Parts: sequence; C-alpha cells; structure tokens
Amino acid sequence: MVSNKDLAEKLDTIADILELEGVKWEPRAYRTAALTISSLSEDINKIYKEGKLLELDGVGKSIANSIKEYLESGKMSKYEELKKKYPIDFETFRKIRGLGPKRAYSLYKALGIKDIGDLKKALDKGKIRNVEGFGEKSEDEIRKNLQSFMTVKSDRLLLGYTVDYANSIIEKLRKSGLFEKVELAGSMRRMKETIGDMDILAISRKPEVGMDFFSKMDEVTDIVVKGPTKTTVELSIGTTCDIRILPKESFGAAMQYFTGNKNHNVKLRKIAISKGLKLNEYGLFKGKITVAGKNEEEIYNKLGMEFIPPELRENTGEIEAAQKNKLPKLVGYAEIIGDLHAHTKDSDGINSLEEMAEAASKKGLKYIAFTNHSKGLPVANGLDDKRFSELNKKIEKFNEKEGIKVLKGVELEILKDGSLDLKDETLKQFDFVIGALHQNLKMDSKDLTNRLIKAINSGKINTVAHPTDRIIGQREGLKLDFDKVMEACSNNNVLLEIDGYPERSDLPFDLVKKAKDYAIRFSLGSDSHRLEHLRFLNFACAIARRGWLEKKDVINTLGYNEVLKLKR
DNA sequence: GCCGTTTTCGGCCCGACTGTTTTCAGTCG
Repeated sequence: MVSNKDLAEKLDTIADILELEGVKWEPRAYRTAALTISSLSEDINKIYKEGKLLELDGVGKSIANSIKEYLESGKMSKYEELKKKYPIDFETFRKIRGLGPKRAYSLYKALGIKDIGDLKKALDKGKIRNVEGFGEKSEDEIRKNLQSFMTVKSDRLLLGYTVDYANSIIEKLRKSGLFEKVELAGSMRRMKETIGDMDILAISRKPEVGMDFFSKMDEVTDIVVKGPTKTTVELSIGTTCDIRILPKESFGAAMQYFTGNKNHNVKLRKIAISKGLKLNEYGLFKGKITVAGKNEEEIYNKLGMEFIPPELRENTGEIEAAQKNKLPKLVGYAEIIGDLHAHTKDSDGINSLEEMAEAASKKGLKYIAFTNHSKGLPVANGLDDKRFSELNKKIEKFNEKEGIKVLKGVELEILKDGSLDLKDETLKQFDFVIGALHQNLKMDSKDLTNRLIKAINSGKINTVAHPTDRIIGQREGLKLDFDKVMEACSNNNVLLEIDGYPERSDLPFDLVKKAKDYAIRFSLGSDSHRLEHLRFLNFACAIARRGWLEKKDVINTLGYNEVLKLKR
C-alpha cells in the first residue's frame, strides 16, 4: 500500500531530477503537488478512489495520471525513467541536512555515490573533501549530519509534550532583558498536533548579544547556523529551533510569514502579486512603499480579507472564506467550561475522584465527567455493573457539595457484534456515555463501520470516543467509512469526541471539519489518567478550532445542567 | 506541469546563512 509520504517523496525526487536537468518550471509543479500530498491527513488511496485527485492543489491531469499509475501498480514510469539516468537515493539523502539534490549528484558524478552505504565509505576514506565544490568543512558537516540522521528518533514531536518546553525557553528569553519582544510562531502557534521544529521571533536592539545568549542556553545541544538575524540550534528534546530577530516595523509580517503553513503563505503571496503588491517576512510592499508590516491583522486586511486565526492557516478554504468575511467565530479556549472524558483510579487512572475534581476546579472548570472503562476492557481495570452502581452513588454524594460538579460517565466498550458492554439499567444511571472501540479491531472496514453504527443507532451513547483510534507515530487510524458513521451520528443526534490526549488528537481536524458539514456536535475530553493530563483539554479545543468549530458546535461550552439534558 | 478576482497564455516566492568561492551556488525554511 502506497502511503502519502511515499508518494510525496517520489514526486519530490522527480522535481529534484528535473531541476538537475535544467528543466525550467516543471519541477515547481511536482514540488507543489508533493507538498500538498505530504500535508494531507486523508489517505491518498481514498482520495483516488473517490475520484478527487484533481481537486488537490497543484495536481493536474498529468500528475494525477502518474499518481493513479503508482497507486495501482506500485510503479511510476516518469519516476522510473528519470531514475535510470540518476540512480541516486535522493529520498534518503534529502533527509541528511546539507545534502540536497545538486550536491548529491556531484558526489555521484565524482565518486559514484548512489546511496547511504557508498556515502559512508567515501567519508571513511576522506574522499569527499577533494570533490569540486566540497572542502574539509563540508565533509565534516556531512559526516556529522549523517551521524545525527542515523540516530534520529521520530520525525515529529507531539505538541502536547513540547509546548511547555517552548514556552519556558521563551520566558527565559524575555527575562534576559535582551529582547523587546519574543513570540512563538510556526506550527506550534497554529497548534498543530505534531511539530517538526520550533520557531521563535524576536525584536532586539542588540541582535548579536541576543543570539549569543540564545545559542548558549541550557536547552541547546548544537548550533546549526548562527547569524545576526537568524540562528538555528538543536534542542535537547530532539528538535531544531529557529530564532529570527526582526525590525519592529516588520514584526507582524514576520509573524504572518513564520506562522505558515507554507501553502497558506504561497496563496497569500499570489494574492499580493495579483494586487500589484509583494509580501515577504519584512512587510507588504507596493514598489518600495510599505503598505503593512507592523501588525499581522493589517497584512490580512490590506490583502482584502479579515484576520485569519493561526489555527485555521492550512489553506483549506480559510483564505477564500476570509475574503468574503465568512470565517467562523471560533470557539474560544476560555469558553470550554467542562471536561467530558477523564479517568480515576477506579479504572485505570492514577488519582482519586476527589483529587481529579479538585484539580479540574482549580483550572476553572465547572464540571468534569468521569468516564471510567467498562468491564470489557480488563487491561484497564474496567468496571462491571455492580462497581459502576457503587461509584455512581459515590458521585451523587460528591455532587451534594458546593463547587465543581461531576458527571456520572463511562467509556463503554462497543463489543465485537456492536452490542454494548453493560446492562441497560446500569446505562440509565449515567449522565454521559462514551462509546469506544478498543478491541477486535482487525475486522474489515465494512464490518467495523457497521459495528460502530449499530452502537450509534442504539440510542444509548452520547458520543464516540477518539473515533479514528489512531495513535500518532504508532498506528494508523481505523479504516472506517466516515461518511456513513457521520450520517448515523447526525441522524441519531450522537456527538463525536475530540480527544485531546497528545498521542490521540482524535478526531483529526480535517475530519472535524467534515463532520461539521453533517451538522454534528462535538464533545471535548482530556482523556486524563492523572492530574497532569487535565491540561490536554486545551489541545482538544485547539483541534476544534482547527476544525472550524464555533461555540454552538461544542457542548463543553454548555453549563452543567444543559449537559445533563443530553442524558440518554 | 499547473493555474486563473486582470490571464486559457504567460506567468510561476524569496531571503538568510554557509562554504568555497573571488562574486556565487546550494540548501533551507
């Protein structure tokens, strides 16, 4: 099965080789298509089957045909032909910093280096420094970068585990007194669930001193490049961090530029050109006159659109909507007043009901649903009917007190045949029932979809837990037919959950957006298993925002009594 | 090869840093 990543890499290689051949504009077309495909979160095979290849940005007739050929046969003639002339493992080389297509080709021409094995041998013999255009320094650089490529862990880190680290770096920079302003940009500002690197923007009267301070911070393990306006370092958590120092009057333009994403920026720049303007990280210009630059909002306005919140900047229609002043009024982080998915030590959590409730209250929440596992998930110490009845009584007692309210909930196993794991009379006790698929997942797509739909149609569940069941970096999501699932949810007034647990981040934002079109509402949950996890609720809200949701779409914005009315 | 809020033909993003160069090419984001 061809993955999006495979395909994007092949298209990129075609672009690389065409560029080596001196072909003028074609490489850019392949590059655009590769970028689009690599940033899709839907499976390219699915898009192809639905006949929607041509709807992808940068995919026209010719590239669509190549994709079709590749998905069906596992071969792409255009790629194979080019590869005959350039039998070089560009796909791997491009992951080694500083080894782009041109230098890879130089090494091939001079030393016959085709793959990483050849490269290692040449390095061992110190041959690279003698190749024209290379020297001692570049040889050392390649050796070092090959080493770090070999030992690299995963591609991307999870937002949920890096954002605090990033903020602590930013705090230190602010406290240093060397900067007038320090802000986070890039995919972290967009609250993307995985991040490739960190981007920090700053204003400083003493850029050199500021850069020195930054590159000597404890978190920094290596300096990649260092200049007065741009420095890149390796951080101890295993990612790189760019810091850019900019003039005050350009800061808004830089925030726009470095927040991305790339596709969003490319489109904005094209719009600028169509208006006779030029957009870069220093501002929006008409000839030499600055039209905007100091603040971000101005840039969007002068380009003929309303301000676009960072979470939306994915080039999935937000620019067109902004031009018509039709952007949604996104649900605010502070509007989320309850957590609708959390565990206590009664099943597989670490902390007690009381501890969790108190911590949630301290975070400003008005209610929290404890949705412990049901007995069908013994590995998570799932509760049977009797234990749940006892726990529910305890919760009722707890709720007699003033303060935060607790919803009686369950993360209920949907069994292999689509039936539910607890007795009806037990289910009636709950305020909030989350139906979940955790086991027997190796069914084919149709059976799995029907199994889930049977549970949705039962009229006994409020929401579907982490619907795709993906674990980022570990397993793909279930191959469910989401059109059918969403239709069933819509017909039965069943919610979909957005699970903010970093590895899950489920539903993914593009499916959230799709579900919104089915007029489905959503429940947000931290999926907490201990006190420290309660902060994950914020990430669920970020996904909601990335999926274009408004206050009315998210039931965690409702008061406790309103949520109780959803009881089944 | 792709694309269209000036276009179905004629455009296609651009600046910082590095190393190996004597004025720039390659890489990256």
